[in-house]
Amino acid sequence: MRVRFAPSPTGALHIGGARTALYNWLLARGQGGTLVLRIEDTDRERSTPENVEQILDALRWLKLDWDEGPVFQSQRSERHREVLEQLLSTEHAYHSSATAEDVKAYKQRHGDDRGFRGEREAQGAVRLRVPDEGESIVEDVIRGQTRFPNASLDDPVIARADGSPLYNFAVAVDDLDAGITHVVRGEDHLSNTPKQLLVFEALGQTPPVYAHLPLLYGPDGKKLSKRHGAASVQELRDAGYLPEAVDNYVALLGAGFAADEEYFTLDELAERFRLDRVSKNPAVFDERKLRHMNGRYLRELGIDELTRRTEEFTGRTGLRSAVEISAEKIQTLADFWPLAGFLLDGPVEDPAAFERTIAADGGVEILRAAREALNEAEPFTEAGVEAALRGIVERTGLKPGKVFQPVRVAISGTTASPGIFESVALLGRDEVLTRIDRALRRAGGDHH
RNA sequence: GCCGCUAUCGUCUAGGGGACUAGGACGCCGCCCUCUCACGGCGGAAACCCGGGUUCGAAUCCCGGUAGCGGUACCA
Repeated sequence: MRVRFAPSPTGALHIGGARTALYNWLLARGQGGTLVLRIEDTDRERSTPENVEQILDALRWLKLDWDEGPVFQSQRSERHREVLEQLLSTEHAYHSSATAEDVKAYKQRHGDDRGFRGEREAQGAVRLRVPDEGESIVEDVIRGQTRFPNASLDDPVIARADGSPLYNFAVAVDDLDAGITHVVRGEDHLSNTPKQLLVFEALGQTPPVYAHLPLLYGPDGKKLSKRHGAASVQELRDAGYLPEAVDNYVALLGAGFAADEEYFTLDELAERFRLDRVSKNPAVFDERKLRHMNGRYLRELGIDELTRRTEEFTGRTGLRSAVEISAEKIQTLADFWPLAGFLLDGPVEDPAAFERTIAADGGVEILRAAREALNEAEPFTEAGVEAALRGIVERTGLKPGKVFQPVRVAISGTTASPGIFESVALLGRDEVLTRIDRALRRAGGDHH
């Protein structure tokens, strides 16, 4: 089995493209086959070396490796020219200068459902001669037989007047030469498959097995794009998602696994993946479910690994303790800093939080009491801090939250943080007292 | 226009003629846990596009309609 994947080399690896890549990978790995990468690089504007490298980088981040390639179409022009000549000489193809207008006029005369058939000319673009009778049948693993009447198919242009080959021709030749047995790609290619089939037929060769994946949409049912937030693998990565979670979530979008289990490693996915089980209907990419999954993956990493990745993501070091007390409160790597950054860089600015807690009734008194208790807390550990602060709760009879929130705001600047005892203990006595004093000064009228 | 694909809770899905009072997950709502935010636990609301057939019996098979999507380039 030789599986071929051809990402569109536009720089960003679209999430739909990532799923296609993943399914190709799962198919090849699950069956012990070979995964071949093909790059369509004829569009110099989009397929720059930098863009191609970005795609490869995104694939590597997803842990999707390949066995052969990338094979670039542009490196094969010699071969394409050769096959073109063969088709021309066997009259499976012909030169034609017919334009789009000519095609339209032809349909006007023969009916909308009649495909264009051109006249053989001395020069012009090269068109493939499509039989007038019969049908081209795509044996699709996912959809079953899909029949396209040949009569309604235009003779497709397979090479420009300058001899350069077009996609539907080049890809067929490349797949043939590479001995590709399985082509798994997006459904947007389904209607073009008959053209590729016809090339194989004209060459007297057997086409590969095709499987067309349903497309991926955004929450509004439209094609997934930047408007929907993250639309590419690179954007997911920047948003703090883990490759494990992205692989797992994306695989679920149409893989047709039993629904009682949802968490799988790449190897488990490869083991279970069945091409003929893949869903036929398009799926909507739901980032909320990805977030949920990501949170679980994050916590399964363990503190050491989570720390490593968080430090890599934030570009900071010395995060272990902060990560430890934040782990169960974040869903993405990007959630970490807003929640726990105050532990390293000081309180954040959130005037509303200050007003509601410290500046509010009794806030200053509570902070003074907390300062006193923490000044004497011994030892200054999580347990020691808890005992000290709970002592205030008991003495005053106030609700725990009423006592803890002012302290939280004093040390973090805002109302959401890791556990208060853990945070206070981690900061250390000196730093906590300093921050409380600063908050008291700001509340005004304090003499410390 | 023409050719083609698709159609189960808001979303991802299970289901492949009786096991369906249609199951799970995310999200949502309520309760519990609780120092905030979360995590976790328990419970709840929530779907077979419409119409015909076939059959003793249809979410499941067939046909039609409708809707969505894709293709229809000297793009990929």
